[in-house]
Amino acid sequence: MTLIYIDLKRYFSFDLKKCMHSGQIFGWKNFGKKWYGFLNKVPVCVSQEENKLIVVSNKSITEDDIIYFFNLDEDVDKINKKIDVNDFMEKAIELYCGIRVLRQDPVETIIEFVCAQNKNIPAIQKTITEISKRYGEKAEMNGITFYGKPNIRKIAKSKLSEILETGIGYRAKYLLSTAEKISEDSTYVDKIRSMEYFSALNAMTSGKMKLYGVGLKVADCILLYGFYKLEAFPIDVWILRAYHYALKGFYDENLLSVNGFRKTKLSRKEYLLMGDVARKVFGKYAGYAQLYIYLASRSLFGGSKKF
DNA sequence: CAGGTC
DNA sequence: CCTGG
Repeated sequence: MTLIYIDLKRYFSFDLKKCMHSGQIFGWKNFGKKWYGFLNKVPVCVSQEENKLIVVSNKSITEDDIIYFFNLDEDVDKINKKIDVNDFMEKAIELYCGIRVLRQDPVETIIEFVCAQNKNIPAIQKTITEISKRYGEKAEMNGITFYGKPNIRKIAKSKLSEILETGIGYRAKYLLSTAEKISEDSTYVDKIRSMEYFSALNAMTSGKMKLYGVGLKVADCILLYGFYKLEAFPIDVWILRAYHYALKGFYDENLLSVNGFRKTKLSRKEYLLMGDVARKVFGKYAGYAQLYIYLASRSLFGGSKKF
């Protein structure tokens, strides 16, 4: 049994709950103040007390693993200053300070976000749990059972009808195809990792390395949360709703409206253009800006769904 | 109708 | 389009 206390006073403001509710991670189970999930392939229980991060595990895990996963040593102060470009961003940073872009496993992130498209968060969590239950590993701590580490090869060898039992719906064929493709090419992940952001985005969404079911938005999520490519700026419906606040004055607002109404869908060209605007304004930390905007948008437009 | 994609 | 909150 491993018990690790991390003194958070050594790092810039960190908030576990905000990280776990930031829409970048779906496989973890929350009970009270404790979070159960797999960190670097090891089942752990994580909780936060003011200035302490507490990690418990039955298996071997190091302090460095935890610092790396939660990106505790990231210079967020510098990032916040860079992306604080107007009142909206200032407020969002103030409200959601403590967030980090986590370093999740690339393959697990691919599975997560292929499943996540066009679903609400409770449904995503349910599907991810079912996938891990069937294709991953079971763990138990404090009497809590949880699942993680979905195995891509197991999924690739599975039948479509079996995948459908997870409640994944029409995304089943995407997941199967993507699982097959990544399983066939053992260098796929390393290739994406070694590419710069824009090449990686193009590779995943077009040409020989394209993953079926992975469009621009899902690819951006994978690159940001699974590969830590911070230039990625995933534009989902929440970002779209808040974009004209967060980036007011930095782009031609006519691009985002039709007959006076704001667009709710973007063409490939528009998506790339809006991402480029964000990258121009927020620099290489566009991904961090996206997290703040996402959280602010949900609290502004999400009604009771905010936390 | 939901954090899209074919 | 599947499926479920």
